[in-house]
Amino acid sequence: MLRNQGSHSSHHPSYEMIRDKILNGELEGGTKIVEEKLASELGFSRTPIRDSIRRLEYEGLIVRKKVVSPTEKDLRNLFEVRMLLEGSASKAAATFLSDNELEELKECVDIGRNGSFEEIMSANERFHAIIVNASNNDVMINIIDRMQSIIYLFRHTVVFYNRPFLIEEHEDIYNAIKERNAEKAEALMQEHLQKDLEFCLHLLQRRQ
Amino acid sequence: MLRNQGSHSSHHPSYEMIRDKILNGELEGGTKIVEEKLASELGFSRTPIRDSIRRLEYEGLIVRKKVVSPTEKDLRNLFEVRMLLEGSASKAAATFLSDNELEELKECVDIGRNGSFEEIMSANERFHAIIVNASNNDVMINIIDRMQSIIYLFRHTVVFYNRPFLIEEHEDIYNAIKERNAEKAEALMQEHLQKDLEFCLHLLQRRQ
DNA sequence: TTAAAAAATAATGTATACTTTAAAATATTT
DNA sequence: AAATATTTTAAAGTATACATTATTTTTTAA
Repeated sequence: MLRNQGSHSSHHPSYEMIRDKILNGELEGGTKIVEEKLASELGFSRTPIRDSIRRLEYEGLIVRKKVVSPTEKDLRNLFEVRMLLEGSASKAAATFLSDNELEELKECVDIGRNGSFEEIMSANERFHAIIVNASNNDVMINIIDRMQSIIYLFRHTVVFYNRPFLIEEHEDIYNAIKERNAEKAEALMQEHLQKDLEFCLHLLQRRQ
Repeated sequence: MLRNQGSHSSHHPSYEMIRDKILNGELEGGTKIVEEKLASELGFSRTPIRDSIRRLEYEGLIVRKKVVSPTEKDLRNLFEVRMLLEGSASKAAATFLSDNELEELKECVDIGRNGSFEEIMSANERFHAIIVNASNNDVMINIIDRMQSIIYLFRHTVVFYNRPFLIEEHEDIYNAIKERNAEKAEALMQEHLQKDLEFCLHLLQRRQ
C-alpha cells in the first residue's frame, strides 16, 4: 500500500498506519476513531495519534471521528474537481512533458495491461501523478495529493472490478500528449474521469 | 478581520488569533513561529497552539515554522487554480442562482462602490463566496475555503491600492449571471481573476 | 583569523496526568 | 411502560514535564 507522502512537513509513522488501515478496509466506513484505542493498539501515546487523526481529517478520510463513507454526492464532487484540475494538467502535459516522462507514462500504460493487481494500482496512480506534476503548479499538485487517499478507495474499485477500456483510455491520453495535442489530451482526460465516475456510481448503487 | 471558519471541525480561539496576526501584518512574512512564545503570549498551553499552527500550515499561511511570504510563482499557481474552480462555479451560478442570491450579489457590487475599506473587503469576499457556493460542490468549496487566508492577503492589496475596474468587472460578472449566460460568466470571471493576478504581480515586483 | 569541534541553548516531539465535555446507562417520576 | 432526570463512564481537550533534535554559541586547533 505504497503512497507518496504529501510534499510538505514530515509525519509520524502512525499517520500511515492508520491511513492504511482505512484504505485496506481493516477500518471500514463508519467506524468510530478513538484516540486512546489507536494509541495503545499502535504503541504510541495519544499526542502523535491526535496529530495523525487531524491530518486524516484534513484529507477527508476521517469525518467527525468516524471513518468516512463517501456518498454518491461526494463522489460526483470529487470527480468534478478532478476533471477540472487534471484536465488542465493534461494540457500542460501535452505542452511540456519531456521524452523521459513520456516514456514513463507509456510504461504505466503497459503495466496496466500486464501487471499484478498491486502493480496496476500503483501504475495507474503514477500515470495520473506524472500528468498532474506536468502542471508545474504546487497548489494544484497539493490539492490532488490531499485527495489521493479518497481517490485510492475508488481506484481500488475500478481496478478490482476491471473496468472495461481503462487501459485503452490511458493509451489514448498518452497518444494525445505525445502528439502534443493539448485540447485533445484535456478532453480525453475528462472523458476518462467521467467513465471512472460512472463506473463507481454503478457499483455504489448496486451495493445499497 | 472577520472570516468564515472552515466548514468542518471547530477550532481553538488561538487559531483565529494567530491567523489574524498574520493577516493584519503584525506577524510579517518570514517571521519564525515559536510554539512556546505564542503560548505564553496568548495565554494558552502549547497543545492547542500546536494544533492551530498545524492548521495554518495546512492552509499554507505557515511554512516550515515561518510565516509564508508568497513568491510570484505561488501567486500564479494560486490564481491558476482559482480561475479553473471559480470559472466553473460561475457557470453553475449562472445556471442555478436564486433571485435572493442574485440580489445579494448585486448588493456586494454596490458596497464595492460606496463602502468603507473593511466593508469593501468583506463584500468582495462575499461576492466570490456566493458564486463558489453556487457550485453546490463541497469539495470545491472546501478547497477555496482553505485558500481564503492567502487570498485575503492579496485581496487586501487589490482593495488598498484601489485596482481600477474591479467593481465594473464584478458588475459585468453579475450581469452575465443574471442573464443566465454561463459561458460569458465563466469567461468574465477568468478575465477578472487574471487582472487581479497581474495587478498583484506588478505590486510584488515594484516591491523587490 | 578561520574552520571545525564541542558545548550550551532553544525548540519541537512525546508521554502522561488532569479537566472538561459528551455519551451512555441507570434510576426516578408520571 | 415511556419520558425525563440523574449518575456514571468514556472520550476528547488541556497543561506540563521530560526526551530528542536542531540551532546557536563558544572553544580549540590549524
